[in-house]
Amino acid sequence: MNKPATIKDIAKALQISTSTVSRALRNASDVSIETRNAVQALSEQLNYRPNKLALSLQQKQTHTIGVIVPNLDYVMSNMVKGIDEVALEAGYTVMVCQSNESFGRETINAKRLADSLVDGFIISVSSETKVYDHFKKLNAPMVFFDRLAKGIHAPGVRLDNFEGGFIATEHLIEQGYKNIAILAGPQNLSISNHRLDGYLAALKKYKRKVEEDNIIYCDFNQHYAFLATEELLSKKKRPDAIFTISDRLAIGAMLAVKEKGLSMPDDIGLVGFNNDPVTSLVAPSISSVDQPAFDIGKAAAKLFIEQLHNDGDMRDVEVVLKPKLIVRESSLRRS
Amino acid sequence: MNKPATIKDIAKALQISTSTVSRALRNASDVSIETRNAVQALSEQLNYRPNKLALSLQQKQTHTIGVIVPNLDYVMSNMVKGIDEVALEAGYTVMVCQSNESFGRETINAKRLADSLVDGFIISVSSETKVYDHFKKLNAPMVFFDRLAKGIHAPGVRLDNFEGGFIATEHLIEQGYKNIAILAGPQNLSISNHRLDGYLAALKKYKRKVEEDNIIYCDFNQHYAFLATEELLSKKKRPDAIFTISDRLAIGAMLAVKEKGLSMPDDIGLVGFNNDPVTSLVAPSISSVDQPAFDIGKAAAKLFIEQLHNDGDMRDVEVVLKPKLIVRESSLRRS
DNA sequence: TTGTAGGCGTTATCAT
DNA sequence: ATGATAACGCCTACAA
Repeated sequence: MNKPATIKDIAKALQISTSTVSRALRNASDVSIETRNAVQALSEQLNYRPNKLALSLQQKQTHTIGVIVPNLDYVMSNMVKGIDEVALEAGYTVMVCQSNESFGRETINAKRLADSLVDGFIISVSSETKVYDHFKKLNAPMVFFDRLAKGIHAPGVRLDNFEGGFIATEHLIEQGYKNIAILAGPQNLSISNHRLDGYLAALKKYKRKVEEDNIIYCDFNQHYAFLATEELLSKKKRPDAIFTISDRLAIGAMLAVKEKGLSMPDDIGLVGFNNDPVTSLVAPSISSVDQPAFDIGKAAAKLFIEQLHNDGDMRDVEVVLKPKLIVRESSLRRS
Repeated sequence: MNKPATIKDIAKALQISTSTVSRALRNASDVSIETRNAVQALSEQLNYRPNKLALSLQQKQTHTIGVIVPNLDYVMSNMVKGIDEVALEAGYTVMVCQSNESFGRETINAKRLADSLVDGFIISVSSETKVYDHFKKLNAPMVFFDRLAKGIHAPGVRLDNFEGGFIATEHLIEQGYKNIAILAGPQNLSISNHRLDGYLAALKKYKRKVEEDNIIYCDFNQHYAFLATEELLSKKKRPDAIFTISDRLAIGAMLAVKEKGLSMPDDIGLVGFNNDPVTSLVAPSISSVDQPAFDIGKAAAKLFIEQLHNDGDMRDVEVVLKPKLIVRESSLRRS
């Protein structure tokens, strides 16, 4: 109802100028104690709150960070929590937008936020995104996290996905699995490729042959994983273990294995990725590569704020955090 | 690098006044075709984008909605998606803040957003929140969803939680369970109480005695649910079915049942709430009350926008959507 | 059809 | 120690 009080109101009431009020409010240097007290008392009484819009307009910064994420699943929402934490601490507000894995949505979100609403961006790219011009156009500070934008010269925080793929595969090898397949993700995503590279490196280290048709690219979709696994299991030379680069894929794979009447971990071993809580709830529980999601978010926000305040060129900075394998029933042979 | 173009730049370049540019840009009434074309051409060339800050300052509205949610779990993130959808359509941007179920965070978030950043709020209250003064102080349009604020006279969208509690309990009764316990949520949350009321009503309808110690209030926390269930199962008069008002609680309960060596659904029946995907993945799969999360979000956003544009008093509007019971193995007796 | 002036709320600069 | 003025980018009377 009653409009928020402004500096003008206070000035008028106290018969002083707005500039004095402004100074008094900010405890600035040159203000008499009396006026300061008077101003602060009245401002409190009127419940004065500075208008951020006006401030931002004047200072050309909004103290707001635009965060664009492809979804808000378990891992992502933890990362966002990490961003939130650091941003809040540093006096920044966070605007979270979901692209729903859609390139179009991502573009719209970015444009909107760019219209003077945010000081910069913290972004994880959608799985549909193959070109990055819409980000370049933003012409604003940005940090990528989790899913980086290959073509863009900007700092990033990510998991060591290669390592993740490696330890998962190595573990399966050590458990005695001979013919290990992989459900990789979309080919344009670097996380997908890195995990695949880790898989390949592990095979190589242990001198295993790479079977081309043991490598299946599929979207982050449980149903596709189900179908892909069905196909894998009906090959003549059936794999005896599967590494999936996400837990959702792992669930799909597991359902296919069950339907086929095969037992896990005996007939088929399985390792997923993300350490989603669901992995410990299904039977058998699923081994998974854990990533420090919260810390990745925190690191991204820190990097962003650092970039904003530092003048140095940070475009080459890439923070890489380590994954950890959580071994559960799905890949643990009694042997 | 190069600062964004402003109306002034265009005006100067074209040797006309800013007001003319402003008009031309908006295809306003009185502008000669030539100038309009010239302006629009140049604005495109300069990649002109109106400064939303300036606009908001002037028009006293930001076209931004502040969304405050306790968390971003499966259900909530679907609700937010619904809000997003409608808001985007209507030309609004959404700022999502998580309170992490903390009263303090909720208050901070609300205050920050209120500082001229948003036109209003769409809120789901944290489980810690027992008083609502911090919302009243906002003095801005707001709509509550999912978890409503009892003390506040504002429109809301919610599930028919009573109905949800009722159908879950009735189903258990129909399956022949005799002694049905409930893991209710925090006592201050209306969703918790409504589901409990539905449970009580079902018992009453079928003339079952209500055992006071079959009613356990516990936080939305899997571990508490585990402990609570352990306690329930060690009573002399052990319950033979449990209705939990969230799936996370159901998981905790299930783990306790398994540890106790009891079988499900034979010894103990179980029904959860939310229809989280996890319920269909565990063994046995868990029956659960499904809520139309996406639609609830959409309805909330619609209500908000309506409220903003309508002058009518909508404070008494309460949209209530219906739940649906999804029956799975955990409560289906072969009998 | 176009231009001028004032204002949205704030701060920075320059006087006084 | 305080005030006046201009500016941030835009829009809307009102005037020409």
